Amino acid sequence: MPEGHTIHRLAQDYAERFSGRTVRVTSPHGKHLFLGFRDSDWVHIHLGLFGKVGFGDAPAPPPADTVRLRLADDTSYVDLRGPTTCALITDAEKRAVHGRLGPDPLRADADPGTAYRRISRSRTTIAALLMDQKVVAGVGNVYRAEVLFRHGIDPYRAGRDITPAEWDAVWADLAALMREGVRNNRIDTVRPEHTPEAMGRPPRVDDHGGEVYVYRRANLPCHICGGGISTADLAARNLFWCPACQKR
DNA sequence: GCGTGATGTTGAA
DNA sequence: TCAACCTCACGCC
Repeated sequence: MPEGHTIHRLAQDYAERFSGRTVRVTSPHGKHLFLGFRDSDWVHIHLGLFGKVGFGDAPAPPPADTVRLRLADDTSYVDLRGPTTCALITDAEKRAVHGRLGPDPLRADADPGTAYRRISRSRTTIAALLMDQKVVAGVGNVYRAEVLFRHGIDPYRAGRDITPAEWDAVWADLAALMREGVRNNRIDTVRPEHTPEAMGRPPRVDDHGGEVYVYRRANLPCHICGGGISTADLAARNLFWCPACQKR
């Protein structure tokens, strides 16, 4: 569920129900959500791998025992379950969180050059760098796999072998894909000409919710070249790529 | 009912 | 590099 687009979408959904009422919602950055109370107190939420947010209309049912935080007013409620972080923090603590995050493709003030300066100096793989929130904030396992496929980049290529032109294209693509993710509340990365309908293929079976090229498609035929999609463990996460389409 | 895995991060070894 | 943490849906008995 939660990559950066989910958090930006949640910020919109919280605001729609509660802004100007009981709570205000601002400033998602990457995968961190901050609920603001009178400009100086914040509830810092990070969903981690399992966290979920569920909205509902009043009257709210009695909270199940796994609900960690409920906000409610006379028309709406929202329940938080399974977060990695749910803490009341100060403005200074909030600034510290922003300070340790890289630029977020979903924020208008983000500078992709900040990320490229790190990437271009690193011997680490581009796959690992894209998942490092200090380098880029908001990208997770799905967008990582998909954006590398869309740009024909082998996930094991070192950061310092990524050209400025490649990074500009990857960044612009992330911004566009994630913006669409916020709008639709799901991850779709397949270009119109490669959709199942366009290709005369059977529709997607995977249950993660979107139309993708490689994520969780191990051993299935590549939508473009027909070769088998590969999978491997990289830093304890599942990596997916097409060895024929993605070059070093 | 039980085992498994998942779109994430931290901190110890 | 690895365990720990948090939840829940799914497959298989």
